[in-house]
Amino acid sequence: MPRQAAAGTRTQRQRREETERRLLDAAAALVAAGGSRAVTLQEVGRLAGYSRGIVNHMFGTKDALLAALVTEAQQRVGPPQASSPGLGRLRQRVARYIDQISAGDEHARAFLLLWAESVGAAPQLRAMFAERDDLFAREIREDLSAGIADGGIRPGIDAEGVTLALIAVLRGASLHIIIRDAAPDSTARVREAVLACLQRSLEP
Amino acid sequence: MPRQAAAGTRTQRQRREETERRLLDAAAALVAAGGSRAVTLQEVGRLAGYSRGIVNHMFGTKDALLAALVTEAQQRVGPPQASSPGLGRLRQRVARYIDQISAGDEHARAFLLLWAESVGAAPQLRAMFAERDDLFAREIREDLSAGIADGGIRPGIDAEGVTLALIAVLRGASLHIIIRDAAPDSTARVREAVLACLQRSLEP
DNA sequence: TATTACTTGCTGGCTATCACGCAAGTTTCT
DNA sequence: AGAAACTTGCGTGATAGCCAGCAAGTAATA
Repeated sequence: MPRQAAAGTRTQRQRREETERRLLDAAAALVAAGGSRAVTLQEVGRLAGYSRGIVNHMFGTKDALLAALVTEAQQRVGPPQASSPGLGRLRQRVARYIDQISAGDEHARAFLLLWAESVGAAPQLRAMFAERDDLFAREIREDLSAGIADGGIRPGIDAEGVTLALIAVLRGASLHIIIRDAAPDSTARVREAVLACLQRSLEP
Repeated sequence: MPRQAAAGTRTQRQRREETERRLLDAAAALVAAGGSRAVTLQEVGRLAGYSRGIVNHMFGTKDALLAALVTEAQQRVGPPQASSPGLGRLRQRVARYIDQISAGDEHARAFLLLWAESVGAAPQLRAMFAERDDLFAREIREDLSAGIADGGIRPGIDAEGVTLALIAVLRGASLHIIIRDAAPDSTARVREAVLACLQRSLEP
């Protein structure tokens, strides 16, 4: 058991954790601002308040840093807000997704941008995105199924198709918001349009 | 007026035009396969069947090549299929957009990937994408307006919001198709889901 | 508690790699 | 022959990652 460090100092564990967090934050900010191309060891180190050697020391390689960034962004999503699955929770998901991007969350933006760039990325990263994709789709299908069961959603829908389309619209809208640096009122409009479209598509 | 070249040879104009086309095709293929990061002067030259200096000779800089690629992709979209604006033409647009990506059109894929990467890109490129964006949105709104006028679309919709959402879903779905290398039957399903969603959202 | 041995965090000089683009030279058309 | 298309050699700049060493924290000993 590590002894408590003296006042004004940090334990090795504290140092490491703080460094890791600052590096991930810096990397997220750089990706959000300029894509993965803007992530250089030099810049990450500088923005995090360290030297340019820090990334290699902490993560080994730049790719490992990006992988850690993706992993962290996934875990940040957090538990569902509404307790019970169904149309209500689905609507919450949609609003939350767009609002998070619109609010300027750099980790969420970085995740999305890295996903959009992942065509030429390392297989490891692509696999992580695929996994996240499938999990997201499963969650949405769960809401759809519950909605059909409780009567909030009409039974005739193609759940698989709706799921894919819904994920697509969220990503497309979010990328648009990031790329065009859309104003909050504009993003609110998109959010409402998506919700309205969802409503009419799913209502019995 | 250029004289007819001898058999087996080409006029200078033919040489230049063929070279330009081969370079654009090569660049599109590279972007489609691995994003703009995969586009190096060496690779473009090799894939097009020239030396590594050919891009600088033809376009001056690499950025100019990418700009030309974007310009060309815009012009490739071509005239609308259905003559009269309205819901029918809108549905055609949607189907055509997704089918083009799904069919593996490298220029269309390259355009979309470059758009998705354009966060950190040169202002010139970003402006081109913004312009294309606005034009696309205008075309869709034209269809919506016509549809409302002829009664095919109910008047209560938020045309601006629907337009943005529609563009978003097309881009998100296309990126998904490219990134996950989706099978044709899967893309057909997404296409039908989007069309169905559109139908229910817009029908009177 | 004070000293000493050890571990871990962190730095920055160094090298190898890679890509862009210029400029001079070569081939192909007119 | 002259012009244009195209190639090749070269310089420059950016970046990733290795590694030797310094500094900060931790554990052992007296």
